[in-house]
Amino acid sequence: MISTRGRYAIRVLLDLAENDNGAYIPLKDIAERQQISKKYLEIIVKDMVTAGLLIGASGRGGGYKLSRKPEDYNIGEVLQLLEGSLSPVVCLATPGYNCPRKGSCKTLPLWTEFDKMVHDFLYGKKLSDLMTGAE
Amino acid sequence: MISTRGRYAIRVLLDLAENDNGAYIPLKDIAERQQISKKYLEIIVKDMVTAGLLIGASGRGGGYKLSRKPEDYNIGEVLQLLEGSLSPVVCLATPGYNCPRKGSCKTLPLWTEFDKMVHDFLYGKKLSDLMTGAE
DNA sequence: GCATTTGCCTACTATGTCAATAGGTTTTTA
DNA sequence: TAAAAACCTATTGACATAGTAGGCAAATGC
Repeated sequence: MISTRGRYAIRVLLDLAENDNGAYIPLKDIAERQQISKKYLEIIVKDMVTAGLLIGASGRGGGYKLSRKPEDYNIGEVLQLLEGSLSPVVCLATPGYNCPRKGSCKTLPLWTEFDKMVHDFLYGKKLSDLMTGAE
Repeated sequence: MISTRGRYAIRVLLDLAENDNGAYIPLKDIAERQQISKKYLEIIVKDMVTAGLLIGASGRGGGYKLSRKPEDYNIGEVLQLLEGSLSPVVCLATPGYNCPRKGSCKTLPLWTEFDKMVHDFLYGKKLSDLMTGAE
């Protein structure tokens, strides 16, 4: 289940993309437009800056802006960053995990196939794909 | 993320399918073979009996058996039962939820498409599909 | 018929994550 | 130099997960 962290992150990107005027956009404005707590968004946006998805600028006139063009963001990387993992089960989500049942597990192929499908779908979706539409 | 409840349920079904000899199989045996706490499995198996996925029999000589043939179980219904929902986001997972953003939400089409893909995949997988293979 | 084996039932608990909230500090520029 | 903004640390309430614990009920083999 995708949590608010990942979903809010996508909405922040969409908001920045749609209100792009070249200048930095204050988080306050985004929070008001999206009806999300600004304090909570700070946590999310911080991770996005660290990962290079956004550029932040402090001080008066500061705010956030996209670091790339909308078509160069894919939804998978955003969710992966905010959610930690996109894998459906622990054994695939935890990198160093060496499951004792690995060799004989009859359900592993199912999860592996499922994982690949989810991964391919989300990494194939671009931010710009969400912008086409009304308004 | 699929929890142990759903994953264990599938392993119980697989175990019953592979050790089927016509008689009821005690949960103790399943727990030992699968290396899962019998007490915890009781909780999971109870829901499966209530839903009609399994038939339980009390007393000496009792245990559990499948209520259908392996090819008549699909993975989606099992996970849906144990996990409560397969939908990736709250607005789709909660039946009566009427999201105030519904009309204007730019991310809803994404989640709807994602939801359908996951649903179709899991409901298309049969228990018997997991049985074909080594051993 | 009675002890044993089995499922069935209720309650409890430790741990962790989610979704925020709270309050302050630093940076920048108008 | 004061206002506006990002940035940082800590805390909290609610809830879900993954079990544990102990006893009750039912059915059968002897």
